[in-house]
Amino acid sequence: MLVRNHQKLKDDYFTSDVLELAPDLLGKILVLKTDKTMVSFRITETEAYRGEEDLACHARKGRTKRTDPMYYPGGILYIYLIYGMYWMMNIVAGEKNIPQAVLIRGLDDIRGPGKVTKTLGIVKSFNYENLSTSKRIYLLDDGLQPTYSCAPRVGIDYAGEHWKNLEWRFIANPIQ
DNA sequence: TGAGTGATCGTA
DNA sequence: ACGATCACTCAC
Repeated sequence: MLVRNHQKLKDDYFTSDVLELAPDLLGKILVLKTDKTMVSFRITETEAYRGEEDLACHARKGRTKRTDPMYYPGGILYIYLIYGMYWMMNIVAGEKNIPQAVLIRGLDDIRGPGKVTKTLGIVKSFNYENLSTSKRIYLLDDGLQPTYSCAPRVGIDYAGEHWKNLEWRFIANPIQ
C-alpha cells in the first residue's frame, strides 16, 4: 500500500485567488475534533465567491458585520445562517481586504452544504476559526488531486445573467 | 413545487 | 421599527 505524507495546510495556501483555491480544495481532507472523537471527510464539491464585483457574493454590498470575515486574509472560516435553518461553511480565500470565499457544498457522500454542516456540527461559533491554528478543525493534504467538472453556482438567480452563468462550482469526479 | 425559518440589511 | 430577501432541504 502506498503510504502518503499527510501535510497540514497552512496560511499561505489559502491566500491564493479563490478561483485557484476552490478547485484545489477538492480532495483535501477536512478534520474535525471534539473531546473524544475525530472525524475526517474529503472535500468533493466547492463554489467560489469572488469580490465585491461578483453580484452573487455577499460582499457585493461591501463590508458589513456579516461579511467581515471575508475581508480577512485567506484561511479562516466564514459561517452564516441561510433560510433560517442551515449553517453554511465557507473557507475565506485571497489576500487581506479582498473578499473571497469558498462554499463547501459536498464531502464524500454528503451532498448539499446544509447537510455538510449538520453532519459536522458546524455552527456560528466556528465563524472566524483559523484553519492553520485551530485545534478542532483543519485541513490535510495527502497529495490526491481528483479530476473535476465545472457548473454554474446554485441559488443565485438574483445575480444577473453574467454572474449566474459563470461555472464557478467545482465537482470532484468519483475517486477510483 | 412550496413550506419552513430567522439573521441581516435597506428603508424609514 | 418593519419588511424583503435568502450560497437549502425535505416532503408532497
